[in-house]
Amino acid sequence: MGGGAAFSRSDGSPKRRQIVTAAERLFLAHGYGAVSMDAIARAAQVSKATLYAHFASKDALFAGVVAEVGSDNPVAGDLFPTDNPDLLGQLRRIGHSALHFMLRERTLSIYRVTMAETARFPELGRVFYENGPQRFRQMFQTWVAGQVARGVVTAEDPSIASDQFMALLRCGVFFRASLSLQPPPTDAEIDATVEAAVATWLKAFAAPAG
Amino acid sequence: MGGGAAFSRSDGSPKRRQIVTAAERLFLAHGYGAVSMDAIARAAQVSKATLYAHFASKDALFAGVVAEVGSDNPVAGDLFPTDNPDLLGQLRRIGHSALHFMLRERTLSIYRVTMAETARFPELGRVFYENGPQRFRQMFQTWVAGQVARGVVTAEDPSIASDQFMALLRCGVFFRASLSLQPPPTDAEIDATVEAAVATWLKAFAAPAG
DNA sequence: GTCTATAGGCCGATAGAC
DNA sequence: GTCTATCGGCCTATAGAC
Repeated sequence: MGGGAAFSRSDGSPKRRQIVTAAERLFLAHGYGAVSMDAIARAAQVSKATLYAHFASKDALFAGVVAEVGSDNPVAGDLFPTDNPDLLGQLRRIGHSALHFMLRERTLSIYRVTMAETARFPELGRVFYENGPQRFRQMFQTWVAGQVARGVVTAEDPSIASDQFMALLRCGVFFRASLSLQPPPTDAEIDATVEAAVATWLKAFAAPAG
Repeated sequence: MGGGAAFSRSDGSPKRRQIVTAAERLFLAHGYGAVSMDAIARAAQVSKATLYAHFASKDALFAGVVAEVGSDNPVAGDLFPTDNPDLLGQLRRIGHSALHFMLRERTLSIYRVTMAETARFPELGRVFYENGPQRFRQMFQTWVAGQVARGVVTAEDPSIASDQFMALLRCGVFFRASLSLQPPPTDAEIDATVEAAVATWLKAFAAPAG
């Protein structure tokens, strides 16, 4: 909130910023239907009329929050190193970063709200997928293609290899966390999941040593 | 969400049946928050007072629907054959049945509503998991143990092998369908997903020939 | 732009007759 | 048990002053 180089995504209005911030927190915590415009106005410390001066309706505010959330994506390309020749080490690092990101409470909340509201807002699923999983998927496919070119990976279809690696990461811990079955997945559980995913993926796609 | 896992399914009252059926359809289609008690009463062709004579509150009705939905689980033990010695064939059959079930619109709706309301009803995720994925998981673990005993599968931890097979099935098609990104997954897509899952799983867990 | 105050409607839940 | 009719409250959205 200080003078950092923040995204001036919407516009310079501080009230608008307050509204979006508060709305994001409440929508992600409780879902669209359970949050009232009164509650958002109260949390943002503005009046309801001000709120409606910036957003024409509750739907429009929700759409604004979704756009804001989608633009903030920390999974960057530097997740994929090209200098390190160690295949196992690279895969471990990628898997660890990806799973940690997927298990963040914020990420899980976005996932839950998206699935909850795809009926009311059909566009929502697409926005989420393209800003999240799809972006990672494409970067991972590029990485796989690089490893194939190096001769250390054999994958007929890089998109399947990519989908399967992400699926292996989502197995167990993430699936249960998304259902709120285990609030804090321990580091040991995360490590074990990544290790198992990497092991299985390598058995399927590592090129035969020779 | 009061009351334990009651078993009063075949309640003789036809009105109660009408109510639960209508409520299930509406809750699964639109989510908890978007469905009013008026709408349920209208769809069930009873008065709102009758509705409240059978269920003390909207929450209680939702809980009743969840219990009803959870008790209707078609993934039976006969999914896992023991007479067929063909490992590949067995795995294909299991994967096909499981993925088809997961892709049914009803199954996807239950999954969406569950994820949507875990904040409001903390019990919900557990009920869903135990009646659905957990049941399949245990059956698959038993099947894996049998294959290990036969010497055709090598798995240090059957629970990981089981989680990973389910995750490989959920990869791609199911993940996108759960976000309503592709309304009708074609049979070809399903076949390809199963085939890829089986292939990867066997490379990781099939015992070395000889 | 921002506020206070309120309109107008729908919601969950109930009263009372039968 | 089932109905009609209704209550009190909270909801989204707006009017009007400044």
